[in-house]
Amino acid sequence: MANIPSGNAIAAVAALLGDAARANMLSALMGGQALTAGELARHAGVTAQTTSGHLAKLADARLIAMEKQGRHRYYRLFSAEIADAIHALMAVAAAGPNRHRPPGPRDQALRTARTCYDHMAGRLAVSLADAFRAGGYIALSDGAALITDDGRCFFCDFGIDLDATRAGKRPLCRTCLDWSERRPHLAGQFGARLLDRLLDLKWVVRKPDTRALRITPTGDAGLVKVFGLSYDWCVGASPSPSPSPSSSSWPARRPEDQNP
Amino acid sequence: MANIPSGNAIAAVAALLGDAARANMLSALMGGQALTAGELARHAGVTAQTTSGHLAKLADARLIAMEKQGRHRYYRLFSAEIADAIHALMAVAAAGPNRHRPPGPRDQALRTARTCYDHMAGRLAVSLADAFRAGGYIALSDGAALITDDGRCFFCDFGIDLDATRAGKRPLCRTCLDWSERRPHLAGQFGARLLDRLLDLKWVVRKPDTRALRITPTGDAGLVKVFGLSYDWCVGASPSPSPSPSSSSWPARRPEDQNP
DNA sequence: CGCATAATTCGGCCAGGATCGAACTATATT
DNA sequence: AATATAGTTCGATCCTGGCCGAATTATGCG
Repeated sequence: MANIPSGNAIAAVAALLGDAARANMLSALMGGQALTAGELARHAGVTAQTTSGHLAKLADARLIAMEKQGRHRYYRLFSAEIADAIHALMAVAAAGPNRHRPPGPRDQALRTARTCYDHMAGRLAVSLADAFRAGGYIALSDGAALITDDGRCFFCDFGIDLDATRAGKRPLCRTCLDWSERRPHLAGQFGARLLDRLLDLKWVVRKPDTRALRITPTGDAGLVKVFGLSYDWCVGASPSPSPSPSSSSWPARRPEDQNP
Repeated sequence: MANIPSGNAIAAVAALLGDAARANMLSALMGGQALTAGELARHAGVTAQTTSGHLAKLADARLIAMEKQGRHRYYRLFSAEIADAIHALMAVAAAGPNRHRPPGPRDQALRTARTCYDHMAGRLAVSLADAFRAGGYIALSDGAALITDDGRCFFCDFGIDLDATRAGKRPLCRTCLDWSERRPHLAGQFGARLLDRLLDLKWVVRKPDTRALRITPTGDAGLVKVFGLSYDWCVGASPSPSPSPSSSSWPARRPEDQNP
């Protein structure tokens, strides 16, 4: 009888995540962008009425936050803690008995670079973590991450003032082990600021309707020049220097991308 | 439609945690000890038949593992990832709108020192983290933790050989923000080894039927002498040097323990 | 061997909750 | 004002899944 209250509290939250429709909505929100009720309905595959009910419940429990804008209502995850919890559940699900199926071609873009709530994940993120470590800007050891004094200067020069971000109880820099790469990348406040900065610089841009990120030609050059990223991070991605059309979508896949 | 599979996978896991009976069982297992089906039934407040069904589901999904021993079946959490996920949900639940009620007197022992799956939590754990930091054995920065070279030597002398533990993908040392103290304590492989060592030395012992830990007189002395722990960590705990009866339970509470 | 205890399986009961159709409110567009 | 779109509320339906009673299978003890 000892832990009943804490167990019930867990159950209340988990039950909200335990419905397929709601889980898919939250999963979509893990991209970090606020989405409208309609978009979430499409993600979940249910009607608008049903979605409305779900969103009300999620908002009531403070799992998501809502902001009205015109006739749209934008929903986003309520906090980084929520994202953490969802992330932990994804890790459990991926390790479960019904193994995460091999990645379809659709997933290639996601594996290359994507957002994970407010920071980056995928090959790009892992390679950046490696590069920062090699450059002596961060100390990485078994899941722990510290930004060195050198790193503090370096990132400040790059446009990320970490001293300004220090406030608040959220970890400055922590690692995040992802389902695609099995190696850690950078999360926490630093991870969030880094993504912001790369988006500002337009080194990466969000692909519409996905969590995937596209690395722009500028970004490609910048990553190599400023961070010393070698090209091998983009194995399986699209390294082709083909004159990219300025339209928002790139070729869905290329033949040689097929292998796992 | 993009994230449907991952959403469904999350939902499957979360649905298992989303039942009060199962959540209470798992919550009980967060103490780190394996429990029998009967004990879990009592924790959950349901009959044995119902419990059996729940345990089968949890085992099927690899959230728990079972080991037969005579006519008992001992259940434990399947992995540290599961514990992480439950922990993350606890954090969300604690931050939720139905605020975590003020701690009853029962909780005082838990707040002082308890297990959190395989490591320690509560005031003791937070104070240890502080002491290690002050001693230069670990570097703590905003949720990240690194063991220094000094620390490696020190802990080796204390009986924790970290080089032997390095293998495996589990983080060596990470922090864990708990619901009671709002400050980080040490988890990961190091956290687990530390708890093991303190139990070996009998500096702390498990209190039966709870996640609470009791600090023995030996432990009290050792913590002060070896780790330089000051007495202020036990505010609200039972610092009384009363000749402790050798029986398993100590006085349930003392009047001055009442304040939050 | 007989008895008690631990745990499971089976079957039936019942409630909570997910879903959608239809009607309604609010905002934007023309 | 009329129309279209975003979103919500209400009511009815339906089904999954938790729960227990009863019976069954193991294991330990005298």
